[in-house]
Amino acid sequence: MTSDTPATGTRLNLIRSGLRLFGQRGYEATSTRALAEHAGTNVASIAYHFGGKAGLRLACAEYLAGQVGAVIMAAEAGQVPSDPVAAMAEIDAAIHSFARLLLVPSETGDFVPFVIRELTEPGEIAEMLFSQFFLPRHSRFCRLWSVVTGKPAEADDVMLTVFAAIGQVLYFRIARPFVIRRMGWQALDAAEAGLIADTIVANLRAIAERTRS
Amino acid sequence: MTSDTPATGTRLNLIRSGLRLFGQRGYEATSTRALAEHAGTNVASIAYHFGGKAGLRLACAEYLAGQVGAVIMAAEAGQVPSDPVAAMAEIDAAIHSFARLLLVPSETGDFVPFVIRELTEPGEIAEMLFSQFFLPRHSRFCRLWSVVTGKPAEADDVMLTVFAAIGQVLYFRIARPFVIRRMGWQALDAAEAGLIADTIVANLRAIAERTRS
DNA sequence: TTGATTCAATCAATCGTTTGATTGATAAGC
DNA sequence: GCTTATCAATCAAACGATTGATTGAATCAA
Repeated sequence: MTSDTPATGTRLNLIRSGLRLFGQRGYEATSTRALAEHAGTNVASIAYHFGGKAGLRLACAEYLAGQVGAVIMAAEAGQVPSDPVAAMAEIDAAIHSFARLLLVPSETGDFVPFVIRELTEPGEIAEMLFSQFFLPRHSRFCRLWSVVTGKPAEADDVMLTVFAAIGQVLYFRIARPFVIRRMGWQALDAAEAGLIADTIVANLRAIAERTRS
Repeated sequence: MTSDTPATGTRLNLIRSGLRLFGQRGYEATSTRALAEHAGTNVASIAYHFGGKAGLRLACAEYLAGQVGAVIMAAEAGQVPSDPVAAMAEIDAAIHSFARLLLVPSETGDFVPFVIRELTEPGEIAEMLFSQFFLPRHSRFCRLWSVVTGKPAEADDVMLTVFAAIGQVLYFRIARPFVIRRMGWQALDAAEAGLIADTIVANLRAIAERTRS
């Protein structure tokens, strides 16, 4: 079975175990035996299907890209609206769905911890994730923000502001346990994620209004 | 030599090696032999001085806290200004110095990668770093932002906005290589860090003005 | 029978840790 | 003044355990 055939059976189990365990413990701290046991198979299956531990790591990233990619592409397929209100509405919706995706547990299985870990250390996989997911969104956000503010999409402060806006959500994910405690929340579910997204969007609207005037 | 005596000689070399190697490769991926070789000593020294690899990790965090702590405390010793302009000026300066600290290499030795790694995975050390460094800053920022906007410092959207503001800088650190490429920069030095801080501060000012009015 | 897949068993290598000897400096005994 | 005892510190060497990878037989469906 080559790497582009759909993952089924043992192969799929190993990928799912990889996403979970690599995400929870980190790549180095996860042993092939732990992976095999979690997947309910033998250690040798990892070498058989993926060539080794590193191959499984890459397969996890490819699987993730395949699963998430379609959804993202669909959401961003349309033309960038030329109406500032519509553009801001798309930003609003995107921030909210992004916040739910990152902040609410079990909304997306085990994807997020795996992605966070890979993003925080440079490597082949971080490269792929960024160029495939983050940069396209960044590009579209810049064009949306350009419509909202009237500034050119390639302006430095536009690109940096969009970076910052995306980054805020990612940061709330990293600081999750501390945000929960500081805010006095019991958990961080859809309601709290919505509150965070509301704040970010409200601030973005304030920046936009101030920029336009 | 107990854990509260100042680190000198081999002990200090090991801590510095720990900060660098743990930060570069991660805790799990760093072997005791690599640590000893980098410190120019024997593997047994780790167990002798710190009880083991985990002890060295903790000693690195304590050393870091001791070094950075004094500087931070000094910078935040004064009363929170009651004048909105002065409060905003302190936020401005803090964002700029925080951005330089995190984004410009060799500004603080090997502290930052170590901290980033520890923060992104829950544990005893992340707990200490957050409660000792991030929460105090967050608390002061909330009071400053309260003065600037006129809102109570304990309001949800104040605390969340401050979280987001601090988080933006941290995010630029994580996304550093990709920001550099996307922005078409050759490097990320003091000038670029200043540009990033300028954008963040400008947006904060916009939010503040819009909130006040 | 054939080819794909999984298995228990084993490989050499590396892991963190421990051991016992050795070093050099300091202080006491005579 | 010379020896001896004591101490923290460092060393090479080895410990058992675990690592990722490999082997060859067993299993299963076609």
